[in-house]
Amino acid sequence: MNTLAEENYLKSIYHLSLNSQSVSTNQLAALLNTKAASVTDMLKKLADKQLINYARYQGVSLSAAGEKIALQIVRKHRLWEYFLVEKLNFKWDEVHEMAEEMEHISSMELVNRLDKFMNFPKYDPHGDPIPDSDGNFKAHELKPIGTIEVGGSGIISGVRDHSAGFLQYLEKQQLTIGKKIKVTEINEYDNSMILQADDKKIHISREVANNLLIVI
Amino acid sequence: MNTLAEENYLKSIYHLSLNSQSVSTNQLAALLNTKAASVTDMLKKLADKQLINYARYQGVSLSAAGEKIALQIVRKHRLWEYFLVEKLNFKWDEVHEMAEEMEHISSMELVNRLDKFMNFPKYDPHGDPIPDSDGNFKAHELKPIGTIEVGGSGIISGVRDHSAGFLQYLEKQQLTIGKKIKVTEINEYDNSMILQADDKKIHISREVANNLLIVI
DNA sequence: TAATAAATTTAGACAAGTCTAAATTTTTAA
DNA sequence: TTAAAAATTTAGACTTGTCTAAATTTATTA
Repeated sequence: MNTLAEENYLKSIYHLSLNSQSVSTNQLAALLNTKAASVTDMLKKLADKQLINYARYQGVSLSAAGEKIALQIVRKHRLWEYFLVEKLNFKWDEVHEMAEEMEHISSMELVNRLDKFMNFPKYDPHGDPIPDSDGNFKAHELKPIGTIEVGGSGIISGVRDHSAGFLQYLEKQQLTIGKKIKVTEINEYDNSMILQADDKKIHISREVANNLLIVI
Repeated sequence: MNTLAEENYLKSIYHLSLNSQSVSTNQLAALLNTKAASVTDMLKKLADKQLINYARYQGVSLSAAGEKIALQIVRKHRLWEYFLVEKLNFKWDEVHEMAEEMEHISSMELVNRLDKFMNFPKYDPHGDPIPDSDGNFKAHELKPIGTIEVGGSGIISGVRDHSAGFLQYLEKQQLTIGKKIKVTEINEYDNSMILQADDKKIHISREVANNLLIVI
């Protein structure tokens, strides 16, 4: 088995790999809130274990074995988040830290039974896809609302920023997963947008528009 | 907050304190599967933190602060065991190791909501009492079946040995929590006992009788 | 109650994971 | 295309929790 630290590194490499081919030491240091030197040390260890592809100064990517482990951790994280929201009635901005601990509970049998208990959910409370026990999942075809033109519409299906602050803001504006919205106006000056949702008009900044994802 | 190792020491001291006033270094080393020297090191650390009462060579006991923490860990362990058995359909002999990990999830709010979700259970799947959020609990008045005389009866309400092997044996004999039994015969030679349970006669050894607890 | 045994602690070492400071490599840009 | 900047790695140190071996204290018993 792998240590807590190793699991967190694999997970972080996985997340960063979604945006770029190869992940840098500094990117990892920033995400893991540690120093580049510490990252280098751990990368050597993970390379020895053949969980990553790593060459000095050249960045890092997950090996097949490493990705498999990372996907299991992501699966556990998202299933526990779903549990916390759907069964224990936490809000979507409250569950990340707890799931961060729970994702390291090792039993596969436990996570599979949890999955079944909740009827095999496909997406977590933030709209992120939940890998199945083989690590497979289907992501939504997501676009930031900011890329939509006036008249375009879609269903809110994910967020790019997972911070509690952003999630609380969305909740307050009633911009939550599943809501149908339509872009009715774009302000030329600051690129802010006005959305139609149910019978309300909601004004959002460009920054919010870039971090709120919809399926068309 | 306390480290994983510290939590495990506090929990172990708590469990050993139930049988004896003061806990010895060797007892802890045996229970924690470590060496006496390691235990001494940790006891110094816990004493510095005022979580235990410790004087060299004199054994150790929990301080009020230490007991409070230990009870929270026990609470979490037992609530998660209950969850695993009642919600995820694990057997009572399968849940200990998982709960051993889950008991370290830190959020109090989480454990309190879990408690509510399951309707505030008072006993875990092995009959052990679950402390409430203040650390209070009421234990059953338990007696080993081995202390009962012929003609005596009671309800199976706990076990002294929590090992999977013992639990599996009991399951097979249908000697599970809640079952009403009566002692119908005691064999003079080996002190084994014959119990009446439902319409069956069940023959158990003295060893089993000493580890199976009933409420009269 | 003295000497032997058992229990416990101390001393010194080690692995994991982290850090700072210095050295090296890569990238950027003049 | 080379000098400066940025990124990364190495070297050496520190903390936590553990270990073995030796020393010390307590308990046992002859």
